[in-house]
Amino acid sequence: MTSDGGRADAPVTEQPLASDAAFLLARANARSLAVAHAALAEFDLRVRSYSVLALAVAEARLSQRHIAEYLRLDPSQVVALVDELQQRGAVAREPDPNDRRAKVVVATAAGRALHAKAERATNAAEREVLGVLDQDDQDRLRDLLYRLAFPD
Amino acid sequence: MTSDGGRADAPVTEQPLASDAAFLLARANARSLAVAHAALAEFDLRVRSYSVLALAVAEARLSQRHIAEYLRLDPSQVVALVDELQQRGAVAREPDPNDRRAKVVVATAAGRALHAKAERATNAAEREVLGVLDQDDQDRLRDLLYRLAFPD
DNA sequence: TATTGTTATACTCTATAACTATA
DNA sequence: TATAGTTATAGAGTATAACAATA
Repeated sequence: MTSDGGRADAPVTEQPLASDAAFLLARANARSLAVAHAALAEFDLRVRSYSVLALAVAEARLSQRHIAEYLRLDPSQVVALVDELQQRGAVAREPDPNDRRAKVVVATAAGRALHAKAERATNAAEREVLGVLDQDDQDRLRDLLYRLAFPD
Repeated sequence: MTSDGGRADAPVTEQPLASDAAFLLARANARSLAVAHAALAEFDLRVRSYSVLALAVAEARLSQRHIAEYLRLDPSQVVALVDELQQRGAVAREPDPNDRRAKVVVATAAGRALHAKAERATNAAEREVLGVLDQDDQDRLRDLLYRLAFPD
């Protein structure tokens, strides 16, 4: 590090931005994303495509519109992500009998197998990132983040 | 969509991905980023340029390299951000007397004034996002995020 | 008239490689 | 030989508008 100078009239400078929750959130997220991407690379998945696959594997039978809302993506982005997963044979678009405009995204057997492997990798990645916290703090963090992520 | 409406006593694991800290981190960060960008728009600042400005305003006298490490950006991205702030007269590049390769980024008087206004806006934005948590939980969250963001 | 999926477009962000000047 | 700043470029992510089919 370069010159500190040791100013007498300035209080010991705290780390700049360190009290800014938005900055800390962004920096922690950047770390989490980098580790997750590294873990998913061997499955040719990105965090976004893995997330769509995870929703398709769940029993919720979400439409693309609902997937977009849940992942905070634009509906037009979901089109491309579902296209890619469908071309790989991991998901399929099924018509929604209640609304012929909507398409429900469901996982194929191959998609479920891919997800199971990828999930193990992301879980390992998460343990690596959260490893600096003990179990209680990890649970506390998840609870706090959930309330920020789903404020309604 | 079949949802239980988020009952307080319902296990969050009923929602897909909700036990995935990386997903919650990403979703909370997306919300935080959107609110911060809206707050900074009137100053023609983005979150990234505001962050660089905040470091320039601090007394740390960081080089571009150190700014890049601190913000988890590539050094080449910092060049463009400093260029933009310098053209606006908000920061200046000063030579580091200890290393003639390095350039220290410092704020001008105009930059400090801009930062003061922008900081008030981002603080208000942060209060809006963190408002769903009481003060103790906000402090707890900041502590947990700090340990994730700076694991060393 | 409003909504779902889709296409298209533009802009921002991210990642990488190479070059220069200094160390 | 390695590092700080810079330039260039390509790919990923984000935001917006428009359109056809359907509600």
